[in-house]
Amino acid sequence: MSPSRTPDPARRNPQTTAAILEAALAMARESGLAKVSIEGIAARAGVGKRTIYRWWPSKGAVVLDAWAQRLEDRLFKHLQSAQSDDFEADLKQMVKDSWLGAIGDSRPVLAWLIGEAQHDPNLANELRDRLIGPTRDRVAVRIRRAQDEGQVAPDIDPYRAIDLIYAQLYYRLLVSPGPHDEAFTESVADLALRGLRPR
Amino acid sequence: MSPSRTPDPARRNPQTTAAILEAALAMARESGLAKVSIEGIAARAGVGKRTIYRWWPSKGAVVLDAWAQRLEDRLFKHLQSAQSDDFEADLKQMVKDSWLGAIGDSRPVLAWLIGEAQHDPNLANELRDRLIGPTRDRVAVRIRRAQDEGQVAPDIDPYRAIDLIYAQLYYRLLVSPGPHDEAFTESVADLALRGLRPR
Amino acid sequence: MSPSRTPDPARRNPQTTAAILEAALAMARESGLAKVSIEGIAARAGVGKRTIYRWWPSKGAVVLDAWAQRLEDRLFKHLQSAQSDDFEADLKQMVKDSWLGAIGDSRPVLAWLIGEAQHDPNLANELRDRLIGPTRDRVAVRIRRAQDEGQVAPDIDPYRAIDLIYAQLYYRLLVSPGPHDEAFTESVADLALRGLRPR
Amino acid sequence: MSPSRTPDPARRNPQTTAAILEAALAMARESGLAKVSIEGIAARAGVGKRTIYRWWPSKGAVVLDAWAQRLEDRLFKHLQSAQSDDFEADLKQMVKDSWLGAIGDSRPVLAWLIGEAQHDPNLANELRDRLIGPTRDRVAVRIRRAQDEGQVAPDIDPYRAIDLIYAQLYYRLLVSPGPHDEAFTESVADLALRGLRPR
DNA sequence: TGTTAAACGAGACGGTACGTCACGTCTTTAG
DNA sequence: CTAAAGACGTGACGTACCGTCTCGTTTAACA
Repeated sequence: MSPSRTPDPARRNPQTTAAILEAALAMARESGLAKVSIEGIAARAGVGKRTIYRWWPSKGAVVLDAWAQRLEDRLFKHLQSAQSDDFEADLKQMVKDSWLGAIGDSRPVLAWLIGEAQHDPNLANELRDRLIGPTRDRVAVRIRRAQDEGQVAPDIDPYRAIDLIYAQLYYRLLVSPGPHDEAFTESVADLALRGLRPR
Repeated sequence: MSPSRTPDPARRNPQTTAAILEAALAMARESGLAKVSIEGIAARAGVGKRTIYRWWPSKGAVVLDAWAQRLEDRLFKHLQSAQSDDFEADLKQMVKDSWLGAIGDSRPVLAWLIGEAQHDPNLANELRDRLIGPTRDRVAVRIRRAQDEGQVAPDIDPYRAIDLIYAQLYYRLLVSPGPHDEAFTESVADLALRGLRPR
Repeated sequence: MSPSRTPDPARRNPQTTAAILEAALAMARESGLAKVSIEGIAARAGVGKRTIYRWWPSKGAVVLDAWAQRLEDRLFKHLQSAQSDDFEADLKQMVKDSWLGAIGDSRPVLAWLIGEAQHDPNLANELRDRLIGPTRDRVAVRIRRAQDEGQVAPDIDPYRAIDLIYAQLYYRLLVSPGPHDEAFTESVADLALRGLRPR
Repeated sequence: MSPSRTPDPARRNPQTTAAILEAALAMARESGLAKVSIEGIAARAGVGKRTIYRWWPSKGAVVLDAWAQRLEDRLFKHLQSAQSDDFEADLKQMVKDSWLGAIGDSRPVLAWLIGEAQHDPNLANELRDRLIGPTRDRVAVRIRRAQDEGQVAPDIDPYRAIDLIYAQLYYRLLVSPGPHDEAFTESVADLALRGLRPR
């Protein structure tokens, strides 16, 4: 009977971890995400492949981990800082800050991760748990306040409202390309707000 | 100077083509899309790999070709059959017929293709040219009529209106999962219409 | 019943034939013999592959044909011109003229052809019929005369005598490398003559 | 700077090595040498192709390795066992034992390897280093002794004497076919000895 | 504080699929 | 009917990574 199959996080070498994440991000930036491979990361980080497989289930997970680590703080800070009494202004700021600010130039990373997630359910879950879900939850809080304050129709499910907003961003990212600039984020919020306001 | 490196479509063997497309679809259905490989398709179709590479640039292109061929007619017929005077009814029918009807059970194929397209710009273009673009164009025609008839606000770009509608579907498919049923397509149209109607 | 399986040599296009042979030789010289391919020859000669297969059984046969055509006259003329009364002088001249003169710089072609012949019995036969055999026969004539004139021991099979001589050349070409110069051909003849002279 | 691209022989798996060599020999025997392929060997040995490429540069090298391993001991033992005082007897025994005994039925393997070596300089070197050279060196020792004892003319380079002998064997193998039997090896030695004896 | 179990680097290994090459057969088109 | 052009089925090539599996060698927890 093997005493333990799962590795012991307490003994994990933080330098190794950092080297792996850094290598993953660097290679993604330099060679394009399609060329990221576990072998490449291991070689670049000066690390055995085994060590990567010990802590991550797939290369997508490594990239997600590396990318999310850099992103999370900024992303969630932005989302929480929009706390004025003007929902329209707050919404526009949240969309702009998260999509153009926090994510910004690394939209291709997000696109690639979602692409990978289409054939990797684990990665899909991880992605939702770490980024998509928390983002939605934070925005939902603000929407519910707006409903309380009468700025959004009370009969709308806040998460459906978020669908309406964020879907436009992801759709442009993944399906039907177009510029991702301030005019676009404004338009996204405007169009959504037309439908969300109480009649 | 070589006179021509590109193969001559006139000499293409239609039986071979059909066998390849059929094999690609069958394998996608049976083994799951992640297991589709050029080698597998070639073996199953009784065809040389070279023959596949001669006519398609990637396995995604083969699957797209196979799938689109079966889909196109039904999809576009559905979109054009919604021609009543009630825009809301037409919209709901178009969404339902295309998303639940024509695409239906093969939504995973679409998700996988879009996933692939995130690291294959060629495939992304092909996908837009064959499916996404034509669909949008057809819906745009109906929206413009609705604007003429006063059922949709005239200051809205029809393509942004389409974004608003279809984005919700793709978002649920690719990013934030949930059921794809009639209640959902109804809700998609309802929510979009709230914002599209003239004030 | 097919009226004829073998093509009719009378209808053979001499220009096409010449172009093929020339292309084969040119490619052998330029890219090295290992890179000669039927496809390459066809492309370079501006000829369909079918046409090559119609007239030659293998690429080795094409190269042999091309090379032998250029070689034959010179080779056999040299061998017949040694007709003095001094067998030693004649032998040395025959060896020198054939091995260094006629074959000369194209020894690698010969080596490659014999290499091919090790896995292509057809080519082996062709090679013997066109080059090896005729050469041996011509030298045998001169040896028999030397036996009649008492310059070679009468109990030696002329063809074994030829083995003794030519084997040294081919051995150095194929098995145990060394310079192919006049000193070598002299030494080959000297060493052989030691054993051939009457005791 | 990559510290080392060459694999570490210490980590080589001897079972795998043995399986590969055995498979190579077995396939050569069963299907004929022309049909030996790296893919075939890998499949038969239950081994990844990469593993073969890691340790051998070409299929010729694998076959040579497999064949030489089985051959070496017998071959060199035979050559060293001829140590009587009668050079003629020793020579005849060495030729017979090595050519008919040790090599024996696997002469086609040797022919094929030399054929391959004509377009593979690496293989040519390996072949010389492992088989041809050592054989020549061992025979040279005996010839030098014969010169000391006055049985061979002292002015003859021992290696040229070996040329004279072995060339006849290889010539018949590679160029001008004929039986390989005891009568032939006797004749080879006799003919060579005629020229080697002191006058 | 020395023992010992683990994490670690290195990379060999059995595999799968890649994309390319050349083979030899075949079909189509032009003269 | 020959020949050019080249599509086709076939099969091997050599490469890239995959994920698993030893190997020593640190290294840190605990005995």
